Amino acid sequence: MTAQRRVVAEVLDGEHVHLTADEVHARAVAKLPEISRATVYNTLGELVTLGEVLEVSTDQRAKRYDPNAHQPHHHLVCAQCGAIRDVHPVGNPLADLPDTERFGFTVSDVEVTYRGVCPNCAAA
Amino acid sequence: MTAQRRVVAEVLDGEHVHLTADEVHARAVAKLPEISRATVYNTLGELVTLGEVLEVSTDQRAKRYDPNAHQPHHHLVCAQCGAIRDVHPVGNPLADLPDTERFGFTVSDVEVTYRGVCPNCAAA
DNA sequence: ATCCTACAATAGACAATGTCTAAAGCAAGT
DNA sequence: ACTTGCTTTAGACATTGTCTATTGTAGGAT
Repeated sequence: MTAQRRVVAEVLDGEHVHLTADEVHARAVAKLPEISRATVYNTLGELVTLGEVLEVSTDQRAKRYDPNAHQPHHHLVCAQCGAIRDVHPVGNPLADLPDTERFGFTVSDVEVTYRGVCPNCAAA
Repeated sequence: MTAQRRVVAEVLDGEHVHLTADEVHARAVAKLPEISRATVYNTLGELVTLGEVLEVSTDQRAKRYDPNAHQPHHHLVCAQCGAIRDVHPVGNPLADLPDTERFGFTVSDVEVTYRGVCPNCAAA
């Protein structure tokens, strides 16, 4: 655990939003000006491997990082502004995939992304 | 409808797999050597706007294009090799998102991505 | 038939995001 | 203090996607 990694962890833990790697870097630089981009990418990768943070890819170009890794949840994305909310649908979509639709895969995970328009964008 | 657009449409229609833009370009060049990358991107964008083709973003870097736009379906992705299969789960996940979990969004669409390991990768 | 206009295609520059490498820094053990 | 090995750094590089200026082309007007 180095100063750099602590800063990255703090950034993610501090704001429970879904930041891009670049946004994480920008906030990390504010706390530790000499931190490099490569370190932020490396640390994010390690956190993902450790299961402390989730990678979320909506259809934007950049991946986003979700610090809420310990509670299963899905995402609701605004098609216009790209805002992301965590949501908790009922039911278990894994159970909705019949064996005949698994094609021999060992299915371990499911990711559900709802798309719509957020209240802000609807008002505008 | 120009020769270039026809070629792009043929490439997508010919193989019912999920190609990246670059793969589409490579196959289009094989049929029409002077086609440019920009034209492929433009045409893919138009096809998406027209609703003839779907954009699929798994967690890879590149978006993939799915010619099977007219039958609702979801995707099963191999975490190791990135292979994608179309699947048809039972049930309607849109109905599984209670009003209290919609946060004022107008939810119009849902995308389900199952992740696992395909038989090929499991054998290796 | 020729010209004009509008749209399409092209090549290549540019931008955004992510990955890799070589060098320097730093910490722990000897 | 020296060595060893891991971490960080800066920046080059790679990939994917977008934009722009130019050229090509098709169809109607003269």
